[in-house]
Amino acid sequence: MSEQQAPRGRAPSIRDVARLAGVSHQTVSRVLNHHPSIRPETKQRVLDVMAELQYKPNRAARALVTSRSRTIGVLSASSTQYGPASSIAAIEAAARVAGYWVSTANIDSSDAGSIADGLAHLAAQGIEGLVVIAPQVRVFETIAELSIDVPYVTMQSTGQEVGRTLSVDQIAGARMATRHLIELGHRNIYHLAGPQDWIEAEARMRGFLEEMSAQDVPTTAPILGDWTANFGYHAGRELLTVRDFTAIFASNDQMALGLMHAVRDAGLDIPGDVSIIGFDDVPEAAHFWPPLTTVRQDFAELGRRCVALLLGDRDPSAPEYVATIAPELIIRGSTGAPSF
Amino acid sequence: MSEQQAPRGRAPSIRDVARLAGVSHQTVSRVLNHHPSIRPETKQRVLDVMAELQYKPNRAARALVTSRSRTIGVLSASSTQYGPASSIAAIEAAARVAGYWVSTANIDSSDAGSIADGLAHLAAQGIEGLVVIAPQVRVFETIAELSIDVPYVTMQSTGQEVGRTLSVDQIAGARMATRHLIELGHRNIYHLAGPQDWIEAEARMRGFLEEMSAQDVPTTAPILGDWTANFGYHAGRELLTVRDFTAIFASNDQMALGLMHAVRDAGLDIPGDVSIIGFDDVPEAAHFWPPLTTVRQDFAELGRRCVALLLGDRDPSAPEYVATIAPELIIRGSTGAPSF
DNA sequence: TCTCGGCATGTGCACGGTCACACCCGACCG
DNA sequence: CGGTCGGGTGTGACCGTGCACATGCCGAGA
Repeated sequence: MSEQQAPRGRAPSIRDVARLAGVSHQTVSRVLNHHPSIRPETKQRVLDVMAELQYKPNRAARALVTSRSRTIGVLSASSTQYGPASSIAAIEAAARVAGYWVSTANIDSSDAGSIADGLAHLAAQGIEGLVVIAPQVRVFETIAELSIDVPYVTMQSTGQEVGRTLSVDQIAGARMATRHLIELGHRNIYHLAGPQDWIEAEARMRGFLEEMSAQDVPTTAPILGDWTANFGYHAGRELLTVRDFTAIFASNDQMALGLMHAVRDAGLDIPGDVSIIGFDDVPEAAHFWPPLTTVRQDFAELGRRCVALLLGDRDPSAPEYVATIAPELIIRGSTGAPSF
Repeated sequence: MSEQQAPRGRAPSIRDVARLAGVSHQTVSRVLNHHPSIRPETKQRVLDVMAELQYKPNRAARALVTSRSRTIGVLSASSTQYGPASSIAAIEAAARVAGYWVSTANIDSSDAGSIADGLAHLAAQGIEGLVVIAPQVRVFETIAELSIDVPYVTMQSTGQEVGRTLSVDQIAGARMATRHLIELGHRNIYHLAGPQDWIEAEARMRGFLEEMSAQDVPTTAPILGDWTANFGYHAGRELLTVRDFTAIFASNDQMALGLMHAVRDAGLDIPGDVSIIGFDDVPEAAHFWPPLTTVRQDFAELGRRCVALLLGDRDPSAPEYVATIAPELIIRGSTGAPSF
């Protein structure tokens, strides 16, 4: 009907809607919030006017008065990697369904200042929950320092339980991988671990060591890597100068890929001369040469559960929560019995 | 000094700061906004009180009154892939430096409803700019339909220039890849393209066809894939039943990986029997077997430039803008002269 | 000496929602 | 038949910030 409603150029507000629908602004607000006590025809009239004006609620105004931002923060290191990226995507999807927004801050995990920057950036936004996919010890210290008073979930097992943890059971996964190698008959097994300050790297290393000692297999000290294929390659070249092993358990698929590259460069056969097992099961792992035996983590499920945990209860006094998702051993062509 | 300031439980506001500093709230606001006309000692007094109270500006209130959200939206398909993920990370970093927040919506590119959902989600937030990393034609139609009136940038070349485009020059990259194969002596070259509705897939296909005809090499119809290594693998098996080619140009590295898997499964040598070239240069490509010849795109630079473009000028009437970043041919071991 | 302009600061309102409360009215109950 | 209850609706304040405007002061120029 009427064409000139709100002051030219400004988006329509609930008061504009109210005026055209012949009700008070409060009634419009009630329609917006699905208040039960509204006569159906009143509600319909308001909805019609909203559609006519293309009314859209103003998020800032709502956030201001309710002091709720409906935003979840994600602090992530290495968000370009398959695992974190999958989890972030799942978090975003789950949050959106619940009517929440997601704001991400990518940090350089090696830089302490970057952690603080990222957290401050998220905090400035008034996030209602925080997912940490950069499970380094320093992050939790920084959260405390900045007195960020928001429920948070950390993705990946910590060992030292800070806050709530939701994770694939890294230790169990690492033990599965290690046991697989031992059961194939390997006795000289190396472990190429992730960066020392990554909690999940440490958990995998722990799983490796636990299983080795449980099976009474002598252990050599793990090598600390940086998750990249490049590192795997160079570490592989280094190791092959000695060649006192028949299998390597890499802490992720990328490093496993680099290792395989180095092994083949040396003219050795996989798995004939060296068995290699990875961790994560990135989509490409099935097409590596040979196809990589690895431990699958359901990153998307992890992301979904994070959101559920964060939004499910907002009681800050709730007991600490730790949940794990079972990993799965995926046996492909890169592992086999050792040849003697 | 004083310990009881704001009503218990509420975060301190500029008025709380003002009261303790003995100034008006407006003066505090001026300090916040770096207004020039403030006496240094007044400013310092205000800053001291802010620090004392741990005052943090309320984003919602500011957004409400300025009607500026300082948020950039990113609409992304396949954000779990290396390229998009790298760009998103770079966008976030650049935006943060500029004092902006980034909100991401991941869409399922095959689902039309999902595009609208994602866009609506971003729009509901009052984004000030939009980066589209899901360069499908439908996205732009949907932007128009929802009458989202926000400057946007598209990442990847479109051919039909909608909005502003910032991209690696896909056509040039595809021509480089194709020329490389032709120069090696290949005459029977297949192209494994990306999904038909992906603008960048189409650009690469176009580059392939252009170069082939420019060099007078007869062309076979490209195969339309879905970017995944799995598809590459199955397409490769299919192609090998005929085997009337000596080289394949895959539209991304994942499909190239799948192809190599299939070729090796058939007992053929790379590049002896078949040369394979990819596109993107994911970090793992150097460690594929053989290391993959491919075309490098600087995804991070792309992300940074997107933000610069979006924030640099906010004049909606500015002329259309198209910029390209030169791709780079990375020659590794997966391509060589054909054997006859 | 008066006016004018610019600096430094204060006053009050607006932004677009939600919340607490008031109000009206009809139904039900003792 | 009066009082209570609850559904449906309206009124006004308030959230924390920025903006327009007003004010007081001081120095320069007429």
